[in-house]
Amino acid sequence: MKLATWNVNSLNMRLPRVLGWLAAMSPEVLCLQETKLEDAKFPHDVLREAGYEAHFAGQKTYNGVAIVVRRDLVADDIVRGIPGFEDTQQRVIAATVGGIRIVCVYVPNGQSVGSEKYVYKLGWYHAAAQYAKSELAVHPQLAVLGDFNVAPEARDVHDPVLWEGQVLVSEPERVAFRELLALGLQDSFRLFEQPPATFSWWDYRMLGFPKNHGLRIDHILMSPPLAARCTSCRIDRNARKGEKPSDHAPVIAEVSD
DNA sequence: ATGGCAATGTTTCATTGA
Repeated sequence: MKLATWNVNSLNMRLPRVLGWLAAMSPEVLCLQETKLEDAKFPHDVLREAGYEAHFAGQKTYNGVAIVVRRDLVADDIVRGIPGFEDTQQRVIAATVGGIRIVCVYVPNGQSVGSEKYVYKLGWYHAAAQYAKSELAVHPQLAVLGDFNVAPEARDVHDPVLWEGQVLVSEPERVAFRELLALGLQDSFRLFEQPPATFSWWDYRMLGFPKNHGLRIDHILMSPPLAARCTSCRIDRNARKGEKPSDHAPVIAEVSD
């Protein structure tokens, strides 16, 4: 079973790419972030024709998440947002697919260290950790996929000295991310040997992608029983090439049946 | 090939992202 996550930076702009990628990769589950579409405008018909059923939580202009499920599987227990956590921003959706609890997250960016949005990000992380903990208690087979807006370690940053202390790599953010790992969730990418300087996001500016000036901020976290089934995890940097790319590349993990 | 921001709406600039 292939589980994937992709911050598409506007599903409206990226729909042809997403359809092409689904056709090429045929994942069972694709989690999307930054769909930037209110639910009434979500292109579920087009996806259905492509063989996928979508479940989504969107809003105009910003944020928005979706879980896209291949139609030979069923998605149950759809939950939007973090239960008990008030948030006007659409950043979380969960579903159970093929016996695996899927939680799709778009963690706040944080803008700059110390800003109001940074404080919101840290509080959001804490709520997400509580949620992950309660989900783990009822779903041993759990995957949390999405844009975590944190590069966990120096090796996840193209130039750690340049980025030192900046938003996305600051220590409080990394501590918040490690709260998830402390629950037992594992970074599936690091279960395997990986090429050095592998990233999931590159700035549109200053030739970020051609120079590989990137960060690894998109992750697939797995509970221990699911991680034990994981046979691969990689980042598809090909999807960052060509005309009108998202600034993020998809992450795709495979788990055995 | 992978090329010097992109997407959105409040649109002709401001805001946000990371």
